[in-house]
Amino acid sequence: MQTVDDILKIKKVKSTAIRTVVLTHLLKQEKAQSLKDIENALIYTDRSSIFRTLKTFEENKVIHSIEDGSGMTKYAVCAEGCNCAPEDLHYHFYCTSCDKTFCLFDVPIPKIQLPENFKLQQANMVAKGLCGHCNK
Amino acid sequence: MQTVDDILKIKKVKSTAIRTVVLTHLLKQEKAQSLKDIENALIYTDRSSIFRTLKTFEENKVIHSIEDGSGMTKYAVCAEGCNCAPEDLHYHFYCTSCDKTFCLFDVPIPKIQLPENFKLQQANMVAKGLCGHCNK
DNA sequence: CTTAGGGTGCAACTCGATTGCAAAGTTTAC
DNA sequence: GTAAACTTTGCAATCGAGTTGCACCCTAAG
Ligand SMILES: [Mn+2]
Ligand SMILES: [Mn+2]
Ligand SMILES: [Zn+2]
Ligand SMILES: [Zn+2]
Repeated sequence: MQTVDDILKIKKVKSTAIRTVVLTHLLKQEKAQSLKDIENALIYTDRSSIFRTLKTFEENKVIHSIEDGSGMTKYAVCAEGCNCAPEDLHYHFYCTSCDKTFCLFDVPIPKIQLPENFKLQQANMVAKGLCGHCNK
Repeated sequence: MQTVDDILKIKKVKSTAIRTVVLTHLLKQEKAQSLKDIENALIYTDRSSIFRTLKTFEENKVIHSIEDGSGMTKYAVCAEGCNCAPEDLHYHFYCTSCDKTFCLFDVPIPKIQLPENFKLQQANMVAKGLCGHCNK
């Protein structure tokens, strides 16, 4: 199991107090977190610092972002070995009832037949509906 | 070929001047349009009226919206017969170079293996990269 | 110790989205 | 036909997530 500092080291991101606490928080979550989620959880940490931390993490592929249509970008820690290349991508699921967004790490994205000459670089794939808890 | 009024009638949306002009505009586009795109194209029409028109269209499945991660929601006319049900969905493509978003109407979404008890209702699937024009 | 450069906190700002409200237009009931 | 009832539109104001400027802080290098 990788520790927070292992991850930062592998991804070549300097370890700081805020980065450690943000990544520690993200690693504990079962659902992807918005900036506001993190802000609410880490009440003594400034929003813009968290924001810049998330940008740094995303640039360095520590985390990936998900646009789930809720109006707030969500973030989740990348799987070990993920390089955010097309073959590393996975689907996400947004529950329209409880507003949670999950990474479906086990559901890779199939080869999409793009039009002639198009080049795939990234993807934001979000299935929406009811999660197991809300679909009763 | 369906006319604008045919479409509105089928989708049970009352025809008005603004609705007609917005839908006519959308039907002419090869790329999905943002509120601002439409506002710029229809310079004498108020933004909030266009906004409400888009909401009405979306509620009534005249159009569908796409969150492409550009920060602006894009809209495109639904294909004939589309009911915006999971089986009617398709992938989208966002060009990171020219900022255009396309509906890949010919690329249906495969059956996604969701976790136990999850229920699929909608989806926002966006592949990103370079379009045929920018990938040179 | 001194300095340089990145990291952090705070406040201000941007901009797409959304809403309140009154005026204008349309439909319905009589 | 007319008036009330309802819907749509225009305008201005507001919201809120995201972003930025700047001064201060901290740490690593010399
Ligand atoms: Mn994910
Ligand atoms: Mn589409
Ligand atoms: Zn749920
Ligand atoms: Zn392009």
